[in-house]
Amino acid sequence: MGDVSGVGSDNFDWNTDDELEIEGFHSSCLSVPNGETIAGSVGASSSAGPSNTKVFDHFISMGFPGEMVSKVIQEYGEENEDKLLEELLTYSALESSPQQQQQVEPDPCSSENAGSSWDDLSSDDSFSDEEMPKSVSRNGDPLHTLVKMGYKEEEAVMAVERLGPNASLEDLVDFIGVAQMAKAEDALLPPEEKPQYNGHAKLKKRSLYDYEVLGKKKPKIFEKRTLCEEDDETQALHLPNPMTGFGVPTDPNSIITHRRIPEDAIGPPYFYYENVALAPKGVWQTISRFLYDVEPEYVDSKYFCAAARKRGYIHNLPIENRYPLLPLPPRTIHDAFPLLKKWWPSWDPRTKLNCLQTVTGSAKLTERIRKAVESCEEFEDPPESVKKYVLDQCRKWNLVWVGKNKVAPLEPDEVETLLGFPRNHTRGGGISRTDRFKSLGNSFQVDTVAYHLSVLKEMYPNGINLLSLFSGIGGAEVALHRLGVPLKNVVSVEKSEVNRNIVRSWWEQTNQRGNLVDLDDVQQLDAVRLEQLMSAFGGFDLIVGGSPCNNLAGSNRVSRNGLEGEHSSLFFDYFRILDLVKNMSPNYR
DNA sequence: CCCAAAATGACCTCTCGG
DNA sequence: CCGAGAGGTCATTTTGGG
Repeated sequence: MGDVSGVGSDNFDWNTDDELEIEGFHSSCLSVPNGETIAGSVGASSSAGPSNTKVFDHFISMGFPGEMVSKVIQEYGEENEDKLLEELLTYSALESSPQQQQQVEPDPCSSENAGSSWDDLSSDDSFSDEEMPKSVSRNGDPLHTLVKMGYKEEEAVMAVERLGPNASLEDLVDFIGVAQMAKAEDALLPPEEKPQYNGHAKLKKRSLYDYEVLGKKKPKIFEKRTLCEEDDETQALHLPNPMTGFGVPTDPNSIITHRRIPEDAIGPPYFYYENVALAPKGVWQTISRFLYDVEPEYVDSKYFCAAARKRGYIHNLPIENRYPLLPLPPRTIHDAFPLLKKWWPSWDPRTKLNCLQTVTGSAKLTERIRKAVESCEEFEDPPESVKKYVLDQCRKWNLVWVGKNKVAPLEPDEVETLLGFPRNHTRGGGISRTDRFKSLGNSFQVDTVAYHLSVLKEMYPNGINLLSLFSGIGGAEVALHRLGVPLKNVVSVEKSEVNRNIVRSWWEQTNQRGNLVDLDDVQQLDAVRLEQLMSAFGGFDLIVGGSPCNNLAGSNRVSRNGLEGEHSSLFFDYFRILDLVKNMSPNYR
């Protein structure tokens, strides 16, 4: 969820000049904020030993700092390139976030080498927000300051252009960190996969995991993950059918009450992440890897309401004793829209709607279909060809029969109801019809999400503090409210102003007693800001987010370039913020 | 009445999984 | 082989403020 229309408008493209950037990456450091480390990387190269040079150079050419690379090689050996990649990625992700968390917990997978932890590294070359000289960021030209800190000029320029000249140094550094992470993924493409502009060879990108799983043999040595983990990985390549996740209330046989969560993932704080289930290959594996290796729960909302909505959810919530919102919503088109039954032809067998999308069918299409059906009224049933045309269009645009020979797209009110929102939730405040469809199409299905979140009610009878990223029209907030979980403090981050207004107005309509803080941009949410919020509220109990899917969604044939795409890379902000909160949480309990 | 901004509609012809 | 898909781009029409 979350409107990202603003993101594209400011001329920043994560993928601009990819091939040039990758080349330019050779001698630079990935996320080294000061000059010393750049110099130091040369020494690290030689200390890594002559036998390592090939592997070492390989990673250096991807832009990882030399010191980090040699450290990882020491720890895991050089033959296990995939593992090294993973560790480097993970570490540079941590690195790009401020090191509040000196106590980066030793990865259980690498426990044997506990002696050489990351600590010395992080204290060397990480520039935590606390250490950041405030005076510099206030006085000096931020561009100059960033370059002085060791960032590449084009990175600094990009960050300043994107965030504006008045952005704080912290925000700029955060931004560059995320941009680097997105780029690091790109750099991981095997050389022959690198995009080339030879005529029609249009950017065919593959994600990190694609490369790991399909491009190379699985590492055998130093693979400390359990057999169970391997099973997860092969299973995760196939979406479950039926898509009922750990169970849906309408089918008691589907319910599973036990699962194993990796130790790193165990809450509190609890997190709940959502995105489209049918993302390009490997995307969910990458997301899962970042989110502490938690296995996704794939659920189709057609088991909750009358419209399909195939989504993957990664969360660390308990799955015992879930309960649904009551009353259970109607689960067929006829139950949801009883008045339409009289117009429904016998040859239209649909009982469920397809996914409710952000765009809707046109009036012209309604006309064409009406004429097509009318023209063969002399028959009892239209000919097969006409039926097929009409049904194809109806399925494609989610049309319903609203009159004699007349189909029409759903109205925003009807979409609201299907998704479990109160009537007129998105109405008013000057929002246009088009924008209502857009906001609703990007939203959660409330009943589905509420079923998953229902376990919180017993755990937090006095209410929760919620951090809601990419909130959109507040699906999570509505779900918790309908469950009767009191909302103490809610921090909601949403790009679109109309969506923020919708949530704000809902907040007032429902007489909430807590505080609602709304922020414009996830980039604003750095360690300092989080620290302020968490100390004011006493930490967060739940972090919810569904990051933009524009570059993952199947119907996007133009820029479906996976997680590293312009919009969808905001996933890394979800991870960045979640990881910060997780690491800061022990201070607030 | 003019003009900018917003809305609309036609076209795009993808990848994935069953 | 078929169908589903929180989409993008462009030209054109409509809306709304002065």
